[in-house]
Amino acid sequence: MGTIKDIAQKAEVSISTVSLVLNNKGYVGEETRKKVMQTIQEMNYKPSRSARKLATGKSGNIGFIIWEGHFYDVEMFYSQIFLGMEYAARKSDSYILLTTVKEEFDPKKEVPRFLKYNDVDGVALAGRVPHTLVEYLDRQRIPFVLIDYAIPGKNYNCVQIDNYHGAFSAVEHLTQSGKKHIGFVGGTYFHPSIKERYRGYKDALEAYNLIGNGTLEKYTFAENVETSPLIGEKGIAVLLERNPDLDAVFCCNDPTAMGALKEIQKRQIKIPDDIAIVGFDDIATSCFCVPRLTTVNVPKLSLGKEAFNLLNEVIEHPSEPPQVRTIGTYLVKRETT
Amino acid sequence: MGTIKDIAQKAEVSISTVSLVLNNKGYVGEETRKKVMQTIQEMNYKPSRSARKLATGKSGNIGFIIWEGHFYDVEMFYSQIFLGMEYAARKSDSYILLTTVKEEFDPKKEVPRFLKYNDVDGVALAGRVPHTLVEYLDRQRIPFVLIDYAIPGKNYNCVQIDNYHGAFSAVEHLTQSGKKHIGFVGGTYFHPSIKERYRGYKDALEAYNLIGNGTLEKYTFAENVETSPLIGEKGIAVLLERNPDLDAVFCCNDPTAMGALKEIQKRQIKIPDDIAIVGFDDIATSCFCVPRLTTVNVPKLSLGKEAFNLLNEVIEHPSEPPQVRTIGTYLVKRETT
DNA sequence: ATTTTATATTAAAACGTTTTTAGAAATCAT
DNA sequence: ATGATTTCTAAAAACGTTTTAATATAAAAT
Repeated sequence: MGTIKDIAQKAEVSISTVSLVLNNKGYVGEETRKKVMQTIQEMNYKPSRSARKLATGKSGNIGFIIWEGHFYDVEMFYSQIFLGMEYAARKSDSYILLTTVKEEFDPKKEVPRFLKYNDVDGVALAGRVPHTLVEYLDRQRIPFVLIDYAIPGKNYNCVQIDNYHGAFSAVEHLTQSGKKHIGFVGGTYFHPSIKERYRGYKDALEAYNLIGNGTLEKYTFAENVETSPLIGEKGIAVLLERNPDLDAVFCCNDPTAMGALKEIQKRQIKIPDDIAIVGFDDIATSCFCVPRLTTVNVPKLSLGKEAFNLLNEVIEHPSEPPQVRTIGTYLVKRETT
Repeated sequence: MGTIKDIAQKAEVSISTVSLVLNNKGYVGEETRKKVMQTIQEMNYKPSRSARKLATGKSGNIGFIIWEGHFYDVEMFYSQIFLGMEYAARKSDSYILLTTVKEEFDPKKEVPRFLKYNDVDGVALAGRVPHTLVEYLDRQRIPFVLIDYAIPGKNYNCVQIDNYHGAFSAVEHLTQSGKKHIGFVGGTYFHPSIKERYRGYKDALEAYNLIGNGTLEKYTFAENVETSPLIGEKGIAVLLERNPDLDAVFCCNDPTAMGALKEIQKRQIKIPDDIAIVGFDDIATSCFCVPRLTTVNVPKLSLGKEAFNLLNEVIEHPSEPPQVRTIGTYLVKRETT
């Protein structure tokens, strides 16, 4: 492969000059620069990462952490976000180290090894993630960004989905197909994203005059556990019990919607004529189920890309005030509405 | 954090001694070793990865490559294999760099950056992967292992699933519930794993005397495209057309089985009474569909773990003859049989 | 008692960069 | 012409390890 020394010799300049060319720094004569560049090309020289990292003190890696459960889920959601980051990283010279943490994260017991050994310059956290982990990062002054999550009362760098407008447009769409009794099925109700989706749901109902007094509660089902098809099944069952006139349901995400779909089918209720369903996330499975799910698309790749950009800014300027960036969503109409 | 120098000073030994203790090499007196260890503990010292890598010449990273399509699929299959590797890697000091390649891989155009910059000691390739990529790795003498894939006529290090026995037991199970006319739906028929599954299917039919002359072809459907729910839908349609007496179908993997399931449901045919279905892989979705899919479980985490171990052996001893390791499978009986 | 071998420790070289410092040459202002 | 900048290049220090070679002591073998 050759080292920087070989290049310097062949191009008849000093090592320093080659380094300057390599990094676009300092003053280098146009002619010298060209000669060096050409030599680099010719000898197919690639600077050694380890050497470079040793000299600069940066690791050149960034960590990507998700809750372990999300890896076992039906959801490709977080994998897609990761992929978005990976795409962005390809243009830079950093690598992304993916790992998982358990729900009950305890920094005294076990921390991801790239944190322990200081092998990342920053970390992206996707989705619901242990607060103890976030606090740990904060305490250790390790730059980080949250993706599709926020911690109530805290002001951290994060990339958000436009949950509110997504939910609003979903419910709006239901009203426009004539639905009047629209339920909401949620989970983990302390999750900020779900809260926002609920707010969008509520405001849409209000905007279309579908709220009497006290009816909102009757049409809402939420349990404080991780969202899953099971919650969807249970939710729709409860809502149907409470409201025989239910004619549509907005589920807080696709797995929940899948569960609802299953339960509704089991009861031989017609979709979407008797009950329409709309989900949120647009995960891959949602267009393979029968009937195909109407849902709010979340541009997962963009989410990852934006997170990568933000994280790099945070790494560069650690003392800037926290930023919140919001990624838009759009409704994908399929067969359940 | 402190460097090896600080440790040496505090422990009143030389840098070399600390290094020897760190790596369990050479001769170090018991007492000295203890003192050094204790100092390391006290100062919470972690050796710098970059420095270490620079000195040893190894990157300490291993690459994990899958075809891009597998990332967009419904399948969590390859993510799980990755996770298995990541778990294994946690016990060592290496990181796993995950990336994707396009189907038409051309080393002259674009190679994964960790290959280009020599940042990995070896590579794991999961699933169907461009042959041009494998040849590239072979040519560049980069240690690699294939996971759940093989290239016909070539003898590479790989970790395989026991496709044959998995398929055999699946079909055996169908016969045991009284099925006599068992179809096969496949895809990408040059894929070695699917070939093996087909062989298991065929041998099981033979073992249970379900093959007349020429009937095997009638009960087989395969198209040379990536397996997907669509293939399943199409396959079952064709098989039903050809064989009105069809009473069971073995699909070459779960996504295919999902498609078949959908199509069968659409035609109002009773599952499993009229037609039973069994898939292969046991991906997460297969126990969330309605009815829940009977399938052959593939221990994906073990697959990843074994690949990690094998790859490390290959990295250590690059000139050993290629090994094939096989991971067992087992049938998971659910509601489609 | 002497040589050999095993054990224990260290100084110094090597790994391949970046960065700092210094000095020379060219350009500019006076 | 002189001094002050600006532009260009290089030598050398630094980054934090591993590894090699050298030295010293203790134990074993002759």
